[in-house]
Amino acid sequence: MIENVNILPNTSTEEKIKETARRMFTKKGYAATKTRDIADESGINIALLNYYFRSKENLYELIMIENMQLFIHSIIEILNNKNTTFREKIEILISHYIDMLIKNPDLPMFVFNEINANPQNLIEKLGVNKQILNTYMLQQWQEYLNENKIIIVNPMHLFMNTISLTIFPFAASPMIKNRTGFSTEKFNDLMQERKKLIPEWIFMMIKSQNF
Amino acid sequence: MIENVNILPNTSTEEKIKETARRMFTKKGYAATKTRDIADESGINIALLNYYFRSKENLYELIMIENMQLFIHSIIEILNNKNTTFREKIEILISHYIDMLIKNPDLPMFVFNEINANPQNLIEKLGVNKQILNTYMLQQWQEYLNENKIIIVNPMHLFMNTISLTIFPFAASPMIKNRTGFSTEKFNDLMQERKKLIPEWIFMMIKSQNF
DNA sequence: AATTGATTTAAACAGATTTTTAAAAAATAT
DNA sequence: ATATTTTTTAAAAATCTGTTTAAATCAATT
Repeated sequence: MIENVNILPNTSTEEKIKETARRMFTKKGYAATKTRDIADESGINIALLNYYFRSKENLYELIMIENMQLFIHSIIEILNNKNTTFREKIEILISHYIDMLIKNPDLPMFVFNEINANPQNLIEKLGVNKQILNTYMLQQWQEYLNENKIIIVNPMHLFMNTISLTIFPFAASPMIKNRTGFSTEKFNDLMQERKKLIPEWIFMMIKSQNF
Repeated sequence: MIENVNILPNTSTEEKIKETARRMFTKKGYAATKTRDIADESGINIALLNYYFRSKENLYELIMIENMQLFIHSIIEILNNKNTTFREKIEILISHYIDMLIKNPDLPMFVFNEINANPQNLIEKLGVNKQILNTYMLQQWQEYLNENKIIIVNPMHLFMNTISLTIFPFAASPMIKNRTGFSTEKFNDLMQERKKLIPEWIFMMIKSQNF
């Protein structure tokens, strides 16, 4: 009986707790989320949280790792795809992130809070750190620069700009919505528009060579 | 005697507690900051926190409001200055924010966490909400568009881009430092460079009319 | 129907955390 | 110097929070 409990994803108590915990931890962080609140929101007895997950910390780590993996999921494959150009990769990456963030708008704040709290501890344990440095995309980047006779003094700005333009609006969405009165739908439409716009802006920057 | 307690800023017990609280609340948030830790770090008895500030929540609200005001401080004056052009205002705003964020690098995460937690509650109480909509800068913006025959379909993107490019790198700084090995000094140099770069990028975007 | 094991519950526990109290110490005023 | 007020302290009280316990319920198996 114990064997097949986790074979199919069910709407079991265990799953209910985990989903509520994911929502609350992601939204409010570890310290502000109380085990009693998770239990209340899932409609289960407090003891069941410890019965299924042993401890609050255990449950949090589970969610945390899943959130982190969601955040960096499938980047490596995109970066190493031999069938897409440099520009296409940028476009695909941005589009991929915008889709993911529309589905998980609280993820940016969670991830950056977590990185802030754990300077490098767990980021390195996720094992993506050094993989990124040797991707096919980096090769294409060099080729792109050579072909177009572009000299970039500090590519760090480009990297920052890309993630800033893509991710930051989601972190700031409560402020933006509050200031403009936009609904979530209208905000998401705006983000959809950015799939096209951000790559155009980024390549404008590259060509301007302002670094 | 009660009267002049707050007249001159002293290194009194009250001030010590407040400064430690500011640092810890800003870095770790309300729930993760324990009154004992504040007391220990300030080298004072725990009871003194309640003696001077009545409660943890009270103390937090004090810090929170000051942080929020720091974040939006002097914007209005910049926006309404009749002696600067539209472009100069953008440059001054960005330069102002970068200077402020180099001094207070934890502010972005604090502010956005707070806005996330309190959807609109206190943001409106700060009283800056509607002032911004009727600034001299907005007039200049319209004139700028007319003079240069520019039609911007969605100026929201421009607003988002400006704050994204300026503020986001600070929120992401632990990640950036971890991934690049940059020291705080090197990171700050990068931010200083952006004072010139961001306005150039923004005006490139405006002129491209890609909206 | 009885047995077994898994799940759930209410209650209590233990430790952490915030707040209060009452007395001592220090500073200030008379 | 004495009295008064302010500040500080140690201890306790009150509350909150994560975890455990032991019994009850449920589901499946024999």
